[in-house]
Amino acid sequence: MKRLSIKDIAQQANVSITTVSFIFNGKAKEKAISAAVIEKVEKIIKESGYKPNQIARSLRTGNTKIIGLIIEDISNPFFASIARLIEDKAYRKGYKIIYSSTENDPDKAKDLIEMLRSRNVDAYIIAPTMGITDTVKLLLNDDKPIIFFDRNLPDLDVPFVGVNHLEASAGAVKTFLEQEKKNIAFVTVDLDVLQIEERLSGYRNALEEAGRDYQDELVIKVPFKQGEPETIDQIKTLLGNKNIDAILFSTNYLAISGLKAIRELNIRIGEDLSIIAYDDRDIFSLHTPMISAIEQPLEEIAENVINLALNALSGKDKNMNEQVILPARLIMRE
Amino acid sequence: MKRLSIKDIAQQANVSITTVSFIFNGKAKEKAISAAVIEKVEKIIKESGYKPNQIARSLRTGNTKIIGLIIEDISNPFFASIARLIEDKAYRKGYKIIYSSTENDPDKAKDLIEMLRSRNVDAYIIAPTMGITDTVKLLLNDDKPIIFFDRNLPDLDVPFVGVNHLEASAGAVKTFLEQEKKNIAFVTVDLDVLQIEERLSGYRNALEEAGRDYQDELVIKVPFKQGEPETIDQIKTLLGNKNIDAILFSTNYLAISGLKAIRELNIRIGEDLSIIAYDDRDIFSLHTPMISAIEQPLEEIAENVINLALNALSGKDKNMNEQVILPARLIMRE
DNA sequence: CTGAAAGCGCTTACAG
DNA sequence: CTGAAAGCGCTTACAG
Repeated sequence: MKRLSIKDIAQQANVSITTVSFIFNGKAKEKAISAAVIEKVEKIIKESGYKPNQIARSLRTGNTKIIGLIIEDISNPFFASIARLIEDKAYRKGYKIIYSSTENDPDKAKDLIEMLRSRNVDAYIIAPTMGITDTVKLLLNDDKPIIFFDRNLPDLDVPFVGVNHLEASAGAVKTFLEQEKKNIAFVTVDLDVLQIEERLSGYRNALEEAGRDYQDELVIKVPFKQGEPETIDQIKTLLGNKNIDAILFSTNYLAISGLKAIRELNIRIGEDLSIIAYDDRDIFSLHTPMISAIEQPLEEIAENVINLALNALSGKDKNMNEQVILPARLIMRE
Repeated sequence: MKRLSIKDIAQQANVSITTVSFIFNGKAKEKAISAAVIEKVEKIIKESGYKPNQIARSLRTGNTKIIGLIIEDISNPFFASIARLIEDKAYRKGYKIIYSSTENDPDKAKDLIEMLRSRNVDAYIIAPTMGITDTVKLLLNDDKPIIFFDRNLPDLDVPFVGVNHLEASAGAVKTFLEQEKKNIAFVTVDLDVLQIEERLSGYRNALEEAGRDYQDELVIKVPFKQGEPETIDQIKTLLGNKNIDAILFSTNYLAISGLKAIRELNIRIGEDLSIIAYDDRDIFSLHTPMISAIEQPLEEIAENVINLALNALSGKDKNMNEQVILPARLIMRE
């Protein structure tokens, strides 16, 4: 069945499509349409259930009331939670979200940006991967708001919302040092993204500040694309090599793989080994014993991101370049 | 900066926009465009980075290469995993996903459907809430593919992919009965959706088959909108009332709240109490002791959903009304 | 107070 | 082998 168009409504009401458009868009008063006509047309609109074709409207007006959201992986709870919060806040302002996962593949990321661009989204919210700097530079020419979050691209002047990972990760290591841990390991992922590098730098800085040597054997960088069994094996090898008595995990899924490795090796957390995970999750507070964690302020991140986007969209903040760096929180559970 | 349009390319190449369109869309051969022109135009397209405006294209062709996905809540790992798998498979076929969460609010669901409709999505994948039957009926008039998953609306002839919850939940109860459990509780949510009701029916059936009475005091229905602390309290009250020695949880987040309640009450799982959770998650296998779970086949669900959608889109399967019911798997960890 | 017409950027049937 | 023109469904400046 054919969908109703503005022409159908105009015909039924015996008025022009101009009049229908004015009435539908609440400009009837402003355009001084007579009360009788307004009533007649509104009745027909209501009874017929007419909804304007947004595609046509977008083509004409140039905007879509859609915000594009590009993240690493929607099945990662960190991103899923943020996505949900952003969606929620956007929805209340009449914006919809198109999201897509890049899987840290720059080609897919470029592809997605192009897709969003060709669909005329009004704004972009991106957790950028490395290697898309040029694509984003071109995108900036469109004069549509772009907000980065979680990770940043250093060469670009784009508003950014992130977390102070340097401090968070150094704080975790300091806690280990206070507990007089001897061999503090760091398990991270081999991604060249800023926020992951900062977590490593924080680890390193805290050790060096305490006069400890940074030891390569205590740090592993797990390949991003690797399956979980391989990761577990890698962590088991790490734990076998040295007398490790503390581990900081740089992501939540690495911590989970770590817990599986530890369980397989029958190591007792708390006695033989202390661990701190990145990104708090139920799993850590329900674990026996409970696992300490660095919690990123999801709600605040989402709030800041969407506010920056909406402000830019409403034109309040055209030439902004805000860098919002939020503190993480270390939750000790020992 | 203005985006390049087909007109710009045509001007630069000194040809008509028709020619550019044919070449861009790979119809050059078919339309017998000369090799020289093809080369010239392709060069300009490449150098300029021209991408057609999909909004205009959609208005003209009527399709968008976008599939709308409506779920309950993207931050629920069950939906996030499915969404990711669907996105992945759709992407490979050139389709994008617009997703939105209904929070089980029929009004929001209707709103979202209307939004997707007015944006001309090519197909709808919906985990329906109750109360949207009429909206979906209207939607069926558009002759665009609609696929339901996870839950179904009984009055509608719509292809559906789901899990046999009746059997899964009865199987869990039977396992408890074999373990000679005396008071088997069931913790569920107060949603009027089919798959939740089936979980309750499965519980009830298995008990009755074994000649046991169904006892109201052993079943709680937690309000969907309720905060977690209240849910934990409710479960604590349940556990205080009766000599409950087994609990089946009808969703993963209820099981997590349950674990928190159990922990607060210092009840020992395994000795005093056995539990089975719905939807397997890392948290259950890493818990001490490990928690048994009913695992839904996420990959298969996503696979079936996207295949139904793509088949319908490619016109292979116009008048289909397939009901795919997949078995869940009980993973015992005791 | 209301409408005819241009135009958003494409695709495609038709003409030559 | 190539192009002029219609039309997708809207919005809006302009005319009356």
